[in-house]
Amino acid sequence: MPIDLAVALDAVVAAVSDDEPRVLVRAPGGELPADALPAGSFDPDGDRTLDAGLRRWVTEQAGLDLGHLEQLYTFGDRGRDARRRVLSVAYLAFVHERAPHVAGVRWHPWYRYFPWEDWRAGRPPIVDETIAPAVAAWVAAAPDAEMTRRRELRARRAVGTSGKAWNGELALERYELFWEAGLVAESRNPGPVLLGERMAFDHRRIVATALGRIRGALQYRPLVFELLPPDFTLAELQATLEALAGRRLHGPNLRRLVEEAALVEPTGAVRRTAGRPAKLYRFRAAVIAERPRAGIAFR
Amino acid sequence: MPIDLAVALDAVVAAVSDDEPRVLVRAPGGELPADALPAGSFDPDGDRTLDAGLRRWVTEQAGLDLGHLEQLYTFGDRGRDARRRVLSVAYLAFVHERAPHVAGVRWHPWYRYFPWEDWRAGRPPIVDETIAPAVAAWVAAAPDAEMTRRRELRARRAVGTSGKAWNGELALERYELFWEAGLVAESRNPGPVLLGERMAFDHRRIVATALGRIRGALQYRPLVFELLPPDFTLAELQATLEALAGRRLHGPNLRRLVEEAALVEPTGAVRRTAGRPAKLYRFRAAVIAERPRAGIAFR
DNA sequence: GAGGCTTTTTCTCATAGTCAGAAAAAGCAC
DNA sequence: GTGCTTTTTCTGACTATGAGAAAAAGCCTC
Repeated sequence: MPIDLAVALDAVVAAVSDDEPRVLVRAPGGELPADALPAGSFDPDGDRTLDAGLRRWVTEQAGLDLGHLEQLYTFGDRGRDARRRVLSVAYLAFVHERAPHVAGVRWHPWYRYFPWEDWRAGRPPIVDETIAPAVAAWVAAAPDAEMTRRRELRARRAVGTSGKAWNGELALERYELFWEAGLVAESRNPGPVLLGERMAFDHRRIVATALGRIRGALQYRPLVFELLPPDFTLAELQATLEALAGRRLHGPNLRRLVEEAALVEPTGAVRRTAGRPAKLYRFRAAVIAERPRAGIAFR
Repeated sequence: MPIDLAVALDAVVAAVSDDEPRVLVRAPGGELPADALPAGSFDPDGDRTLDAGLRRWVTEQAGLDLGHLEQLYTFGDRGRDARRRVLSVAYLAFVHERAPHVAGVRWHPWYRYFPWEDWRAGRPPIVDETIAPAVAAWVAAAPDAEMTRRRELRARRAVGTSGKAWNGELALERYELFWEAGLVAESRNPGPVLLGERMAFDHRRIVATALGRIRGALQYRPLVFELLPPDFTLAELQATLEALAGRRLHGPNLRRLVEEAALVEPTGAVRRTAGRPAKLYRFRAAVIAERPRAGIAFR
């Protein structure tokens, strides 16, 4: 029974370089749409699994062999693609280091898409200057009392109307709220105030899903190590975690956490720095078998 | 571009009654395959979203209106269905109370499918009597040293070769290991020892995915309350959590946890029991807005 | 209505884990 | 050697967790 429906595989490929998380996007100029994720259609005859199909497309479009890969979500709402009904199975992949540049794709810092998600230098000005009033206006514009109440609850949860209650894992909820409020270029009826850089289709929503998922998963799975080189210093580990979490962590406590959890082991070598030389560590892969919840439960 | 691929929507609908978690499955006798999840194909013309399509099918096949619904995973491996290539987007749904019986479906206790997952009455005998030797044989049967090492690690993680290291959230890893080891009827080459009741297609794998997901999510999301009636005693809450987690919890500590987290509030009423009457509580929905991680982090 | 039974509820306490800051250590540059 | 930078170790207050004991509040029987 042939059906008029396309099944696509979309890839969010993440890396951290220069303390900046980056995502692989297609560059302008090619035949395929720019500011879009690497993607292609699922081939039911050729691809034995969904994973395999995705790897094939990423290799083809970005010349990259992916390491760790996990399914993110399947998107199927009507209106995702103006041309026809598309079901997209999105995957999240990590690559160890910044891969060499390949024509047609580029590594784009993902906080360009989500400037409100990076709190490493303190509360981003955009939150108070732009987001807070715009969200308040959206709440106020609710058609009835029930809707006002629902919008208020969502706003409080997503952007923490009350002070410091900002939770990094809610990246998707925030993006979806902004989308509904007409605060992003991809909105159905975008307003005059537009936050962050836009992407093609609903790909920014997919990346927001990935961001929230990563931040949650860091707590209980050793994901960071997929993004670090085999040998690293604890300061590098900290910087990478901070880049992903979008906020500062306390070095001494992080050190205690990873050492007591036996997530890493010293290689014996050191690396020179501008100050005291740093010991090099490697990930202890055995923890995956030892303890099912082997993450870095920073708070 | 029509493609020769079916897109199905599969529902894992869960409820807890008589302290037993149950899943909705199709009964024998109808036109559709028995021991299968409620499912149907996605209609790209009619269904505005994937959720909507799934709700439509569940209403049609089980006469149920679903409450809370979340996407579980998308399955697409070749060989899932002998007839043709099927992509299944699986959803997880909870219903408040055991709904009335409807022809064509039944509520089946899910530990019939996974007898090794219920540790409420202590370590299930099947673990030591059947699973341990069978898994050891599977490890020993590895073709080379590298494979032996990998199987050992997986076995240690999934079924805890060393004593008490059994983790409820790894239900999927366990089922997949058993599948590969030929220990379930659905295996490609099933052996003489078969664990639990079988289901149609790969639906037992889907339910195992749901079980693992639920157990993980309980820790940081207020999911249990979707399965409880609006008013409940803390003993009922405990029994429901125990049914899902598959193990006993410590009552006084659980009480402290939910009260200090302000997850519940007393209704003022009490219910008589065989002993001291129990206060009735209701879920405080406001916590969802207040605290992004509002689960019951029992350990 | 006293005593015993059952179940809920409160209390206690030792132990472990977390948060934040101070201070020490180890190199480099001058 | 002195000052600077960065890593690393240490400290102490505070909070959370795990496990058990004990109290409370009803019912039932006699």
